[in-house]
Amino acid sequence: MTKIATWNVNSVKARLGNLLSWIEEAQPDVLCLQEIKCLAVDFPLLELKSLGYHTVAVGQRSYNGVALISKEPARDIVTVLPGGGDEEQARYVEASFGDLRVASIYLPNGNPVDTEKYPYKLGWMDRLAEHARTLLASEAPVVLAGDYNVCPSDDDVYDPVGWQGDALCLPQTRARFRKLLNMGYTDAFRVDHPEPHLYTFWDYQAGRWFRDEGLRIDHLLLSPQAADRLVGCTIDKAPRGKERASDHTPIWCELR
DNA sequence: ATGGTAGCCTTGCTA
Repeated sequence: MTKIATWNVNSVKARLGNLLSWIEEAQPDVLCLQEIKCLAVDFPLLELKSLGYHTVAVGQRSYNGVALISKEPARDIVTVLPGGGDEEQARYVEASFGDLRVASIYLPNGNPVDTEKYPYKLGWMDRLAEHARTLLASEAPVVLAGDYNVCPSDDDVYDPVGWQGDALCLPQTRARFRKLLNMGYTDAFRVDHPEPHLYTFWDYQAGRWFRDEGLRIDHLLLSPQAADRLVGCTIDKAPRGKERASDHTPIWCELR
């Protein structure tokens, strides 16, 4: 069994204790991180190595940053989403583990929608779709995991009306996410969890965690060859309730 | 009641 997890940690430095204790307990084979918020050279490689894990980090100062943490060393590493020219934002890393191809994705938030941030998000999603199609053609099992900053439907939002104009919920955003599904990827969580109001993110503000008012924006998309092997998909809410928690909580899938 | 919190270092910006 192979356990692939994803977690937006909102600063690996601030979250190091929580991260290490979660890894020790959950024992993922591959963990995709987002918002490490540091340069790759400042990533705590030794601490992870002491738990038996290899790391590939793609970082930048202060913002964004992604990583792949794994029991097996990563092979054939790609550190940028193709098609972005001189992209400076650290939002993508992809590598192979055994026969599996795994990507850690930090998709742009896109707010405020009346600025250049929203077209940047949509353009990034178009690049992702194009690359996802290339990966499909390889016929390898592929897991595209990360913080998509997309609520796929109103069932994934605590207040759909209040959020309808937000970059995470707009029809153009959802259409681009749906395009990934329509080309053949499976939203791993929805295979066995059709019920509404299950979340991976709760804002720090306004008591959102306490009131269970969240969003489902962290996703594992599986190519057909990966979906064939899906055993289950789980949101682990426990880390969100800890001291010094990230505003996101881990979600993982298990493949046979 | 248009707020609130967290993290970075750019004490404003991002989320």
